[in-house]
Amino acid sequence: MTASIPDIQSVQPCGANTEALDRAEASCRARGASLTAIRREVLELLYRSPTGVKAYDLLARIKEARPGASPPTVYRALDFLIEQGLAHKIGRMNLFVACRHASHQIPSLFLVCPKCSGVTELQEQSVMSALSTSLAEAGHRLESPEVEISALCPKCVSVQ
Amino acid sequence: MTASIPDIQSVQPCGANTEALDRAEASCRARGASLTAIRREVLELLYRSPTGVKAYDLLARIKEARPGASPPTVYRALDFLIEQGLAHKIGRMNLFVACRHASHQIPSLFLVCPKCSGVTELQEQSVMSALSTSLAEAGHRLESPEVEISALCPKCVSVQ
DNA sequence: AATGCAATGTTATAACATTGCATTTGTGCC
DNA sequence: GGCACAAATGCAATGTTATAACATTGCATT
Repeated sequence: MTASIPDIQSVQPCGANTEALDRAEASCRARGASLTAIRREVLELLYRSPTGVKAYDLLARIKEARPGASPPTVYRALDFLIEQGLAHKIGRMNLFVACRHASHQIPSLFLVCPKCSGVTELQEQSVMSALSTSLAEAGHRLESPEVEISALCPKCVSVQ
Repeated sequence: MTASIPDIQSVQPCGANTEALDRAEASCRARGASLTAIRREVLELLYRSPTGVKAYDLLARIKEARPGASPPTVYRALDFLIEQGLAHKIGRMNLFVACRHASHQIPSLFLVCPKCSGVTELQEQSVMSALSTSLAEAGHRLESPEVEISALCPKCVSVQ
């Protein structure tokens, strides 16, 4: 079988993400939560996957270091990271992405490319505030800080 | 285990949806596609499910009339309906809903309530133009004039 | 009849996610 | 240190959602 695991970039020359990881750890601690080893490893994998990762691909990676890892291992870590605002789930693709923006109080737009399934996080104050205002006026409310929108990515736009 | 099948209302006094189904059939025909019996039955079930349906609940219903039905039976019908713009999948919920609006030339927002799955159309020039501008600047492009957003509806906001 | 083609039937399996319970680990307290 | 408690993890099984792969049917055309 030897299915290759797609999409996650190989190990960096060195801890390119260490800073971000350390920040994440600090922000967890500040909230009384702890970024344990497993969670940190999952977050690191997310950081290396700019376009999102599937849970079972994460699992395969995690298993390299922890042969005993099972689906709950990964899903629990993901749940934690999402709770902490450090990651997002892209519903329609069952894809997980790290949040690229510091404190995640502001909702972000996620552009999901219907062609290549790549995910781009776009933080646009103007759009989001216009959106929030309109929703509020209509009596609606965003349910999650992740607003997914289907939009062709630059690559797929140009290929077309 | 006799799981009860939730959510789909019982047969109407009479063909309350016949009109809509006939319109759907006509619009398929106009595009050279055909709304076959199975597809029509699935669409009818969707029409009766204002809050959206899960694929396997649909399957259970379809099986009442067609004992041989299997997952592909339903998924193929759903794929077809989505292709034809007659239905949508709500990503995060794995829920399918009938499309309640005619086809649109002007982009508009569709608010899908994650609680009750109700769909509201919101036409907000300002939001849409802000969105289009931001996307264009980032090199992306909307793939369809219907932009679906997950947001709690007024009812569910107040119940919470 | 032979062919072509779209739809459907049939079986199996892939892909995604959760439950339940046992065990270990971390932390505050004596 | 040793204890109690909560949090986190290990692990097996299962549940849920979706597709692959291939066979068959039915109908229109030649």
